[in-house]
Amino acid sequence: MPDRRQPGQRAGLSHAAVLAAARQLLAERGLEALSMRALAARLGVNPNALYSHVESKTGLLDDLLDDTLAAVKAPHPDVEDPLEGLHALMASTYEVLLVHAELVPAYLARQGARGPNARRLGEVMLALLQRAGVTGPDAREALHVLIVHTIGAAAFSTRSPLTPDIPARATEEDHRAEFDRGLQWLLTGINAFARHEERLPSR
Amino acid sequence: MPDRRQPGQRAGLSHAAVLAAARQLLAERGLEALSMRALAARLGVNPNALYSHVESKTGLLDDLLDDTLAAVKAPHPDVEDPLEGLHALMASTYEVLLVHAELVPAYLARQGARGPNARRLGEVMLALLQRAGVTGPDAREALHVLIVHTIGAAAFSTRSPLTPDIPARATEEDHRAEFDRGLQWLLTGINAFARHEERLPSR
DNA sequence: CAGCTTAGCTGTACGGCGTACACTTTGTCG
DNA sequence: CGACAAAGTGTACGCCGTACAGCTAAGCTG
Repeated sequence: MPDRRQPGQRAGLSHAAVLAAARQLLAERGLEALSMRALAARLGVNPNALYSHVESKTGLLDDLLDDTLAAVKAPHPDVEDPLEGLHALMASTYEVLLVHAELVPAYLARQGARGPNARRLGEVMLALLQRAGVTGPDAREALHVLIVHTIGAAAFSTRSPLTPDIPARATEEDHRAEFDRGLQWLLTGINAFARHEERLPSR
Repeated sequence: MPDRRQPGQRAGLSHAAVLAAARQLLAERGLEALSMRALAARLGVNPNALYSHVESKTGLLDDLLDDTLAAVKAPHPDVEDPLEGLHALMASTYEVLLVHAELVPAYLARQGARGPNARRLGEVMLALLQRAGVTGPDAREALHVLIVHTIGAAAFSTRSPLTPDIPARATEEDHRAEFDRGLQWLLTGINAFARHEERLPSR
């Protein structure tokens, strides 16, 4: 350790640098291995030094989570077919989640992200649903259901080989197909109800 | 502490007793407070004493999880309407999960239970799906999708009031309605596809 | 440019966690 | 009755997140 620092000497950290290192550690050794201490060690710094750049471990995770969603490709709210747009949006989210598979358990634990990126995606979804004829409380319901399905499917897809279960392992392609099929089911059902209620304003 | 024990003196524990105490602790103080040490303290015993009755904390959680599912009311596989049966089964699961809300995060973390009760429910679901015209790989897909929806919805329903979000808090009834609506969407979609493919054996 | 403030570190420590190891006592069974 | 397994105690290890105090380099102010 040639670069042992003395109290007061800086290491040149930053919020972004910490996030980047965390993502790297996460990719290499998984969520369980992401501890403040391990992260600090990787950055050549004392554990508590991280707290100058991050509020807490939870905060770090939140930032990481929302940051990841920046990669989701959201269609313009005015695409021709809103249902197709929704499909594309959820599919893109699913793909992004798979790329950062180690984070999915964290999404589950805090039941989705809450940062600006998540909000942005939520708004696009709501707009698309609106245009598909899903309005009012139904829209929020559909929103939640779609999110649950997407994150849940990602979680199933990234199941670790802990359980040998049955020798027949499902491939990534199988999981993608399963997600997509479920998404189609949902959108079909949502659409069916929306069109049904158009003619039945009873409730 | 009048009942201080000496090495070798028994405390009368058992697997069931440990599970029961764990459930109690869970109900009173939540998942985070469920530590082996707290559990041991409640039982008036040293932490490691628990390991005579439980393989590990993970094992304890697994047992707890599957145990909970014993309360789910599964319809007989030969009910008149299989779709209605599925609806009832998932709804009962949802209710059970809500009663043991503190466990839901644990379900998420390990992506469902894997014990005998879970298996039993899975088999009933598969049978019902079969009878509804969903067969082969589609059946497993539908199974997973339904489970993901149910556990995911339960997770959303038990969200802690950490995020003030918007002052308008959703009631338990709202959540139940949301779950049910999503379930209907799913079943509608699943059914629509099943009937469609009956006439289109193309793929 | 001198001085003050403050942010970014180090060092250390606290209270928690799951669980492994060695040992003692108790109940059981041949 | 004697051997033995099972169920405890006591202790300890190596983690964890994070609080607190001190130091010092960087940045701002006059």
